[in-house]
Amino acid sequence: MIEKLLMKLSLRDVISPSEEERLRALPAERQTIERHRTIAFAGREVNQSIIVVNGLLCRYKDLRNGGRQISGIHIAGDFADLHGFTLKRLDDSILAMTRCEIALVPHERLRKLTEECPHLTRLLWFTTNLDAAIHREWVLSLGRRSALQRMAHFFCELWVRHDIVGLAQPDGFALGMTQNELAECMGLTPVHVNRTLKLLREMDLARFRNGYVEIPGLDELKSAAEFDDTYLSLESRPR
Amino acid sequence: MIEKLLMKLSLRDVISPSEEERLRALPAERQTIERHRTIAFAGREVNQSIIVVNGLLCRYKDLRNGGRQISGIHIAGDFADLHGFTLKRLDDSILAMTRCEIALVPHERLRKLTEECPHLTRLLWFTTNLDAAIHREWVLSLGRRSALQRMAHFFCELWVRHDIVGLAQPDGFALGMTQNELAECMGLTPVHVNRTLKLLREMDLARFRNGYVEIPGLDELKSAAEFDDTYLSLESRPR
DNA sequence: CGGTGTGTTGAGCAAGGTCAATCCCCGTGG
DNA sequence: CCACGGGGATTGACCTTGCTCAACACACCG
Repeated sequence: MIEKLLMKLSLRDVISPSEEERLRALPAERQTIERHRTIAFAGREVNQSIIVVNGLLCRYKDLRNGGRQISGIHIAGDFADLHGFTLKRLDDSILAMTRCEIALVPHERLRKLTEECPHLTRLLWFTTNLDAAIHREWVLSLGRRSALQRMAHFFCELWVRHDIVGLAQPDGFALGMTQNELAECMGLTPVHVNRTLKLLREMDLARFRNGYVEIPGLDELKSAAEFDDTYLSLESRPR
Repeated sequence: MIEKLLMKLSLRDVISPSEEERLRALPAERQTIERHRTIAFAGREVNQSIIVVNGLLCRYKDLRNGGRQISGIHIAGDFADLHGFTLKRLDDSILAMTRCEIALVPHERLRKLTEECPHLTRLLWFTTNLDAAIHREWVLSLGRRSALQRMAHFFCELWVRHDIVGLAQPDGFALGMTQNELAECMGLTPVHVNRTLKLLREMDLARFRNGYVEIPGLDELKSAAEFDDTYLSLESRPR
């Protein structure tokens, strides 16, 4: 059930068999969520966190004028709202962008884990810090990159993240979101996203259709995006 | 030395005297940093983290074309690069925006703390999640708010954060940064920052000069910014 | 007294936004 | 089999926010 989470963690540090057991014992419940359902609401108190088993989730915030900004994407193997464990109250909402399977982890179990397994605690802490590193890269994208670079960078990031959990193909990956949702990620309008995708297509850098990102040449895309994967902490280190 | 960090934590949870002792014992060294010195470089491995004793730090990332984006501001009481403890390698650089006093905490001590003090571990974990919550609010600002709202929101956030550590006055707070640095925070050009500040001044919402943000009416500013402090987790809860 | 860093302002420009029409795919019901 | 409807994608025409370039003001400091 949490295979992909284990893949994600194992890439970053060694996990012992007993630790693996411990992690496998975290989920209390498994659920299937329909597309476009919000499963956690900003401002609400939480007492469990969500591991994505498969499907695509996002976190978002709404503005009073109707604007919405997606602040992060979660794919299989991600602990989508682990930050809720220490924050106690979410500042963002969690939405299923596709039909999803999720595993629910009661905070009580996480708390117990922090009492008994310092190493796993540090690893879970690490994953929230990784999320924050991704936020920082998005801040950079939104603040300083052009629409084209921003989109190219986004595709690079998600390719790598899918690759980590075995969900990337050499020529692309499945990304079940609409252009409108893409716009909500990139701080653009849907119209401009459409034009930017057209540009990427014409430049033969990437092709987004039917929920699939096709990447003719990953190196070309990375170089167009000035993509540097350091922020994704891909090295294995004792943590 | 870490008084303001204690203030910041005590607002969010109860800290026992023995825990306080434990926290006070974290710093190994104290340093004074001159304005405009970068004290930690993106991509570099780190084995210590920085507590701001006083002064103003920021984290930033550079783009190849010369663009720079500041991804966060740190004031007295902040653990500026605690994320480095689990990430091992920084994805952003840390710069002193004013002359700063900092305390250095070796990661070895943090590691020991995670082995022995689960509650303090959760609290420190909380602070990195709080940083991430701030990142998310910045993502929202950069993606969806106008220059005016963005700036107003930024001033509100920093007023509250200064207030928490006793550094806010009812009518404003000291913020020793230049308009250029402000631009690097807000994803704007210095010229546009200047015009936006002029607007804020004319609307009698805020006045930024000589490193001081003067706020005639905090409520007016908050309402112009649509500022909601939920994301700053101001409640005291067992964590 | 000149240099450097910072702030201010104007004029013109461009990236991206807005509005609105059209298209395309696909599922549904007659 | 075909008409219909709805969600999403695409495109054109025009507009606005914020950017670029450049000049100038001002303070502080060696």
